[in-house]
Amino acid sequence: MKHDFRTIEKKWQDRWDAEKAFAAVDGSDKEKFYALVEFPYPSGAGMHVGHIKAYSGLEVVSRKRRMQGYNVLFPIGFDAFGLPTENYAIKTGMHPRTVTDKNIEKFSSQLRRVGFSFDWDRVIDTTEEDYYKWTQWIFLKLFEKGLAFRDKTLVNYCPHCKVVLSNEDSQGGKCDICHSDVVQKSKDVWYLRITEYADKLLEGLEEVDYLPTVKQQQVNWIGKSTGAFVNFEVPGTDEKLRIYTTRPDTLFGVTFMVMAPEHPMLDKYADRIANMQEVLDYRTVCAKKTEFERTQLVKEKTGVKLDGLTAKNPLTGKEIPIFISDYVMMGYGTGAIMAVPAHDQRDWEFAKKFGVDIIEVIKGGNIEEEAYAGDGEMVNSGFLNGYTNKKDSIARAIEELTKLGCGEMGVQYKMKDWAFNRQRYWGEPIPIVHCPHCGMVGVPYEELPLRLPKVENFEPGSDGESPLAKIESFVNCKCPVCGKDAKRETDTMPQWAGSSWYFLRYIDPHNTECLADPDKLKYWMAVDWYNGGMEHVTRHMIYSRFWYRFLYDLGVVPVAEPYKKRTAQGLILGPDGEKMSKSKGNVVDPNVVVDEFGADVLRVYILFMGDYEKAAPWNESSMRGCKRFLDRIAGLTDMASGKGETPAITKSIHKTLKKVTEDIENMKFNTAIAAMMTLINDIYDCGKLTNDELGVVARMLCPFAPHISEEIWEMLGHKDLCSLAQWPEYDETKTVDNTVEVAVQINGKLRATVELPLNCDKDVAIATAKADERVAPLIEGKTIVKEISVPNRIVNIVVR
RNA sequence: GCGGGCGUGGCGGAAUUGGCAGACGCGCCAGACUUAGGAUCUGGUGUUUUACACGUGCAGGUUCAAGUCCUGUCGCCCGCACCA
Repeated sequence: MKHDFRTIEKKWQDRWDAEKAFAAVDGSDKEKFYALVEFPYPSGAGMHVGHIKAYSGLEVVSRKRRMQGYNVLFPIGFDAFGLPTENYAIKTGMHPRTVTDKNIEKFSSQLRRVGFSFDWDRVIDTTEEDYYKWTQWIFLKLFEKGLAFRDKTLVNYCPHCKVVLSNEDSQGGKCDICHSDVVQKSKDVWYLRITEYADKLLEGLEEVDYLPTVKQQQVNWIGKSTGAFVNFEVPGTDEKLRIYTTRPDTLFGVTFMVMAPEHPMLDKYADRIANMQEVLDYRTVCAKKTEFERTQLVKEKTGVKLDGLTAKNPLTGKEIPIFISDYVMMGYGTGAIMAVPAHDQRDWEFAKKFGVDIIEVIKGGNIEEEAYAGDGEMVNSGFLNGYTNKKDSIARAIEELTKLGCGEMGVQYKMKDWAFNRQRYWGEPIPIVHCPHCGMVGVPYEELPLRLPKVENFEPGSDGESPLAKIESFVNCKCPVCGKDAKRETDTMPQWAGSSWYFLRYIDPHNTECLADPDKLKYWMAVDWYNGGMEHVTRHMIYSRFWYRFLYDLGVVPVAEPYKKRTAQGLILGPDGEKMSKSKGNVVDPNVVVDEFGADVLRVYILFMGDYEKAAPWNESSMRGCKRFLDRIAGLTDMASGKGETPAITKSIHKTLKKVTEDIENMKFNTAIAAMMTLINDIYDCGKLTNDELGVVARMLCPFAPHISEEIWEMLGHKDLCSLAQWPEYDETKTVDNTVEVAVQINGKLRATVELPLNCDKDVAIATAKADERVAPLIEGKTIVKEISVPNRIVNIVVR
């Protein structure tokens, strides 16, 4: 048969659709397998091959598991709220709803053309009312529990997009959406108290099977550190200067204090600070610096010494100066530090520049040259003198501070609370009413969804106000508690809201009573295997684990962690080896590939091009090799006949089957395909195979290239779908050879190979090796020092 | 600076975890069939001085045996970054 992909791919896609071949079954007593891929953001550009790679991995695993008898849930949906759509809508004058619908249609048709085995009855769209009703429901629950709150603080603000950004969305001081510089702005914003869950998120990592680097990134992001809070008296005031330190045992080495330029104590005691103008000037300079400038490592320490405020070391009673400097951040710890210049490089540099004393309290370094951060014996430290173990000295210091009432043990996290509102139109409205009498009141549950009003103009206001603020019919409402006039919250939720729980909705996508039926949740959760990009490891994954854990604490979901296993695919690079991007013009459109080579070739090539978890450049001529491979598979149909097994082929099939079965589970798709290529080469060399053997080939190929497999399966006379046929089992005994080729080394150098029976006796192996015509002359007349035999592998004879 | 990963032919990449380096594919060379080939088929293809040779970034070490383990070093990629 000819590999006529243009005809057969459409034919089988239609049949899968018509038979709902890949529908997950509720209430089944089969073992379940929930495979999750990150749902796409449906942009106007359509999909690119990177999307296809991201889904192909679990597509293969899902198809195989289905054939192995699992009840598989492999869903897809669209994460469709967000700025790119809104910006596109503003530019073109189309409504975001229309844009979104168009894009989803485009994405869906592309996905179908590739032949993915998604359950199309469970597709979700985060912008649909039935969906975001439950996003709002979860928000209200968070609000009820005090985990959603408003606060006026310094926030990351993107002047270009006119939105407040979370820390996660402004990494490196650049807006994640438009890449312009983010500025710090004081604003009244919504927060989700994710820090309350920091420990649970950290502990949860112990029970899950994530890639080590994924875990590591999450641990770093949460950034837990333990240490102590210490309160320094500020003579002449009632207030204490509170600092956080991980090394309270170095307190005897403190020679000055540093506050962040924005520290509130400065304003409070402005009248006591003689050089307040200098302080204010410095603050202005710092505020103007971009994040980039502030993080330049090489730059010199700057700062201002406060004239009029000092601090008193609680252990020594010594009075020490207070400085302000921008190397101390308001956003971490208490916004102030105790400086130990002998043992902290930043403090050391600062002390050198401003001429402050440097007192050694840990022996072992040369503090004239640089700060010493290593371990050593404590000196100049009163009751801590003589300690050599860091852990002990820290514990003792905390004990002493606690006794004196001027400090206590403390924990800090790098992770900040999640800034949760956006002043934009295309997002979930935050279901809160501001009542002049009752304060902030949640919209009653029975009124959900709080619908996004249809508007003509969804451009944000120049003052950074949400477009919704201009719609009086939306803003003005009655307070649900007292019934008097009130105003609605007009901000919307960030892009990350809808994706924080989508995997739960797949389980019961049409439920109108709750976000998903508890029995169904109990059956399907947790997600068995989640695959996606490395870029979502610290944002989406942490947010969604937080929401999920919150729902668990509410009793809504059955297990504590949502994802049992997490893997990540590597990027597909452009043919030039660079990251694919529109500006470089090296983006490959999957539609073009499907048109020219077919979906099966695209799928096989993407999985064959390299290690699934690593980046690999696109190479079209390499793809031709995959086309050749599938063409040759199609050609097998002309070779197959009713009977006449060849032992060598039988063995080759079982070996390949074993390899493919195992490799799929380990995401070693490239070697699985390589093994099948070898098998096909073997069959071509042999020139024949039986129909049954061809059936096995079709089934093991099916997860990778399902269309051609179905076609072959049908040609063999099967009425059922190959995609749902039984996965062929390999027979271990048929995968091993009776004889093996064993390498013979002399002094570690390969000199010959000998054919030996499998698991043959060590002595026989060595004897056979020595008798070999190429080996014998080389050991003749030499002293044999040692003989090593590794069964079925190697014989090494050491001679002198 | 800290954390993680990587370095193997002309290219993408394999290597049962210490046991025949280079599977599989691309490319290339030669041949066959062809009016033709960006089609198909067959054979070859790590390097070189063709042999007791050399070869997994480089230099050492451990071992009968090292791409794999250890020490040092160079280079690349990714993440975090004045986190107290």
